[in-house]
Amino acid sequence: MSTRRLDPQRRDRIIDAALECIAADGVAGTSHRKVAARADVPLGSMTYHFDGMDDLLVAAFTRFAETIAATFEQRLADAAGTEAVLEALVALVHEDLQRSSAEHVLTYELYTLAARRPQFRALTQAWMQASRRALERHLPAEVARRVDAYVEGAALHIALSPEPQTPAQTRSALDLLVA
Amino acid sequence: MSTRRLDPQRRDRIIDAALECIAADGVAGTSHRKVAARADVPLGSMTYHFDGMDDLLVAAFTRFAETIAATFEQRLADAAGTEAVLEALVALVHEDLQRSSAEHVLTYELYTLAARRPQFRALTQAWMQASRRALERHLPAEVARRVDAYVEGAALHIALSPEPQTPAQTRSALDLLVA
Amino acid sequence: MSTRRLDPQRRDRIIDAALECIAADGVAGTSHRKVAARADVPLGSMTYHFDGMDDLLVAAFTRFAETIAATFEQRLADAAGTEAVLEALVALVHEDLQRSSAEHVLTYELYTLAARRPQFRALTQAWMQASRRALERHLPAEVARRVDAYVEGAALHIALSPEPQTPAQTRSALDLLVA
Amino acid sequence: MSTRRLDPQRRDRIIDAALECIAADGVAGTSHRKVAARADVPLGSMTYHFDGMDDLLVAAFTRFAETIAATFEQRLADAAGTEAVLEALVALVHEDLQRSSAEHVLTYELYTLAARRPQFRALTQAWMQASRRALERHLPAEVARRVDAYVEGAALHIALSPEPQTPAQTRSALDLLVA
DNA sequence: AATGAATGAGTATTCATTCAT
DNA sequence: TATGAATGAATACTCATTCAT
Repeated sequence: MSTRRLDPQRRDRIIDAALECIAADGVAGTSHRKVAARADVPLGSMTYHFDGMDDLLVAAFTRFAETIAATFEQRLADAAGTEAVLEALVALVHEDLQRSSAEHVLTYELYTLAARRPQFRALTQAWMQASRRALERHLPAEVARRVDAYVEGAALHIALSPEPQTPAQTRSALDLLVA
Repeated sequence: MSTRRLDPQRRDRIIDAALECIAADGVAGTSHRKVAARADVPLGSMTYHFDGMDDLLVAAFTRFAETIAATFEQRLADAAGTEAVLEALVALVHEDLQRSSAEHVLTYELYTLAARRPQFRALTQAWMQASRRALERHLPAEVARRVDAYVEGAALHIALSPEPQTPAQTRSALDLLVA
Repeated sequence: MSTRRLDPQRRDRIIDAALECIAADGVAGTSHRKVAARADVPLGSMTYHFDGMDDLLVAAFTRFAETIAATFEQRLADAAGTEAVLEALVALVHEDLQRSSAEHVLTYELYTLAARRPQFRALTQAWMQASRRALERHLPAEVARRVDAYVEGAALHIALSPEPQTPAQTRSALDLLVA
Repeated sequence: MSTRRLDPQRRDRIIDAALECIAADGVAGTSHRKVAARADVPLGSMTYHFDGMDDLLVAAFTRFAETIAATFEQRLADAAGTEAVLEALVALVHEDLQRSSAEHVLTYELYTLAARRPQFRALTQAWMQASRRALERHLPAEVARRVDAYVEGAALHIALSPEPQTPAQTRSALDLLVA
């Protein structure tokens, strides 16, 4: 009924709704219809604001990657000294995971996309570079690289393992890697 | 009349075709029709041999996980001594990756599925346990756990990074972790 | 409600419905939905029986061309002697036109398609060859060719002209061309 | 502020773009969006300058018909004597055809439209009258009529036939018709 | 035991048109 | 005067699944 003629935040709302939808149903389960319903916009708005599903996915994962990267950098920025950095990393790995499964789901969805399609690989590469750059502000490049890889693998195993490792175990591994 | 009364490998062929299809088009892009066409079986065979798409996916990823786990164990089984184990791990991470992208794609597809659906998480958990058990035959449990996580993360970064790490860098990290 | 499981004439009915639809609304105005409704088949039947819109159009115009060609040949087959042939041609041009506008419409739709798309040009070419072959059974090849062209143009002008030519005028022109 | 207050040729540019679009994609494949993009005008301009798609099509085909009619008349105007007229006609039929397929396509698109919709039939009728009037300036009315029909059919057959007639054959037919 | 015909629900996408600015 | 944001209706097409044979 209401003929909302101007709605400048509409694009943003659609992106947020898309992320919620991907987290809930996966990329495969995400459709224009579902996102439109969640964002409370008419179906026609979807292809007006985005050139197609791919365009929307890129926009959504770009925002997601930026959000995660910002969190990552924020945690590290607050850390002064190697000891603080290591604690920040442990917190990052173990608290991110406990916060919600949405972020893990989104991360794997993105990796899956990136594994097949170069368009999305650019996104993951930017993301990975960002996290390594953040680590390099506190650690030598060589060290940053192996820590980065370990953090990635540890997060994955904690998420999917039936008997996940403890923060102390994570810390021990990090201690060895920064040596 | 009927051209082929018995075709005992049909189920197997369907599973193989499903894996090829998932590698090529993703879980989302895999359909009964495509798999049937690739396996050269009639469409009706699909729902005769499998209760539905999920049933087929479970069968396919089970086979995939078993194949990968076997490779993993085989490589480690041949290794005698820590030195040999470390070399085997480096080879595993860097050679698996260069062999084909199909395996990465399948791996992430499975992780994505597992992240959302418990039915598939059982699969990844069995897989992860298998690889850790294999490592534990050569390394203390604590060490095996952190090495396992690092291997996972390193493999991911090599696959998706624009400037992937070298085997030597992987080896250095492993050296630290087994200390 | 009725779960009609087997309906062997269904494909035929769809083709007929498609021709009716094209005659009524043009190729542009023809959709799976409209044809399905006219043929009284579910929408899903359309893409089950035909690979897509193009496949359906080819099937429909093939039938149309065959029908017209058969009419053409029938009329000429009954004619014995040049006099009878000329009368048959006059009748063909002027009576076809008065019968219904559907055939003209279908003819131009097909020509339009053929002008742009080779797939349909094969159809018009087969059609044109058939009509010339039919003429060549009564007239020398050279004569058949020019008569064929004139018949085509006369039919068009009668259909679209505000002051169409009379059968007598058509006959005069044909008399000159067979000289 | 506004970059371009006055753009008097805009309507013209839209019409030209529409003709290009129809030649490329057909009437069915022509949309406001595509034409606007091709003419480099904003989408809103389309319905501002034209009352709707039909209005635009009429404008476009009117221009097309005028252009063709002008060519037709020009060729004939230059001809002095029956011999010159016949040569002009042969040139018209065979050279127009080889110049570009765009004109054929547009012609059949227009015929198709005219076959169904009176609004466009007025256009083809004006066009046909123009060509007959032009012929009548050199030939008796009766002769002009049959020549006109033959030219139409010959042009069509040359465009669509796999073994089109030669200029000499066209000339022979015309010789007979003007007798 | 095996399958091809069938279908309703769902998909992304295109579009002419409206209208507040 | 001119336009970009917006939208509901329509499009072709894909699909997992059912079931009579």
